[in-house]
Amino acid sequence: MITFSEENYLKAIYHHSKDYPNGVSTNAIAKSMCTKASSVTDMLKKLSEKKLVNYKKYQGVLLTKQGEKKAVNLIRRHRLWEVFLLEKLNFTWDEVHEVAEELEHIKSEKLINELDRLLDFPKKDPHGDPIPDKDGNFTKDIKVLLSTLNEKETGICVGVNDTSTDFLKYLNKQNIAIGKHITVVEKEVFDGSILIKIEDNQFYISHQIAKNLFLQLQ
Amino acid sequence: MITFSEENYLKAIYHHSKDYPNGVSTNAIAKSMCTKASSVTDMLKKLSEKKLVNYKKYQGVLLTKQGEKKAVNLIRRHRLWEVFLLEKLNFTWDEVHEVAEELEHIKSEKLINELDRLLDFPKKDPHGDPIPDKDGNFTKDIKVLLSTLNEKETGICVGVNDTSTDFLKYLNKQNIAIGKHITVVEKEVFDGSILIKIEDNQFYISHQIAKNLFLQLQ
DNA sequence: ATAAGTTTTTAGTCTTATCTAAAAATAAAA
DNA sequence: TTTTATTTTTAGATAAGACTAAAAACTTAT
Repeated sequence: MITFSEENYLKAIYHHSKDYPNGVSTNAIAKSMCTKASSVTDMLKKLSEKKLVNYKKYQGVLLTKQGEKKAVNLIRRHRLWEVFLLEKLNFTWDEVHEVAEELEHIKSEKLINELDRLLDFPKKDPHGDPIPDKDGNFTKDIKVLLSTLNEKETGICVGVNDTSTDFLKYLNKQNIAIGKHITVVEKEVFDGSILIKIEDNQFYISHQIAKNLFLQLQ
Repeated sequence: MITFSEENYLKAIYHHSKDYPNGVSTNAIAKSMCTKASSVTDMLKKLSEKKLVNYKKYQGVLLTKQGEKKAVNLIRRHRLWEVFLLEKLNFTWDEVHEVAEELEHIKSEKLINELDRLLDFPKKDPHGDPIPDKDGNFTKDIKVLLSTLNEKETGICVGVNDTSTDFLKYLNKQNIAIGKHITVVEKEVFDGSILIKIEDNQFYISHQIAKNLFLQLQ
């Protein structure tokens, strides 16, 4: 069983390791976590025993495969909760982080995967950071659902989620096709419908449609 | 600042005090929390210092006004999360409790009040237990939103949530008024619209309307 | 009313996660 | 290459929450 505190250390090490790929210093961790170097040393020993980090005295620390997996999953949870708070609970950009910091520690696979579904499998959090999927993969080719785009964003249509003939017929009729540039002009909060622009035509599509169109972000 | 553990004790005492209004015994608490009597004694001293319980050695314990307020709020959080897990995240009846047990400790007023709104201010949790409102009142007179009724249920219109003139005008036009009996004939899953019956007239109203009409259940 | 049984509390220990202060190791400067 | 400065680790302490074992207080039964 992993504790809240251990999870927080893993997350901090993960973030620092981008800048210090040869080993994250004790002080760097202490500073970012508002704690003392001696506390960090204690925790590194514990995490090392649990095989979540590779740690040699005075040499800095890096995550093991196992540790990284846990860190990435934690980031997934954090970012999904942020999207949830913003989109479903009317939180503002600056309010999300603090609460997500608590929610991310709730331990339930199902909880987080269902949350992912509820939010239409978002690929980015409110700050534009990518959200890893359940296997820990960050989709670098940013194929996202049209429904997850914000106002003013544009993407190229690259695929559909629903492949029923009814849906494809509808797309034909509306002149929506692979390769077309689609811009989100306005999102209707009331029913989730979206005003989109394709080649100088503007029209509304329902949330249902937007949930089934994949775009590649520009 | 109140800890997870303290909150759990408050909850346990609250539940026991229904059966033992003159004082809850140390052993009863220990048993229901799967802990030892000595641990309970320790905690009762701490809670007593914080003025959350009235505790005299060997005499049993009861919540103070302040302690009860916290306990009721905790129950509110627990039950709202249960509704959320069941209705929005496809959890089953038996899965909700364990995860709600963790979620209930997340500290954010806004989080829980927005969750309440997202769920249309439910008055009962999945087990039929009442959900206290944000002021700690269990509505014994079950004033519920029309949107929360199930098919075949009937209620008397007792109020509105939205008081805009546009909304009230609409109600007039549709012959919806305080005192009228309203029966839910059918609920449309697709868009949340509801087929209702008032004095032999049947017609559809949108989810938006149903979310703003209070009924007293029959 | 006193002995036996039960419940509750105290006293002392353990673990987790912190901290301070001092010692050891590494890095930088003269 | 020494000396100085910085970083990191150790040693020892503290607080929260839990435990065991023993003492103290209440309850029952004789």
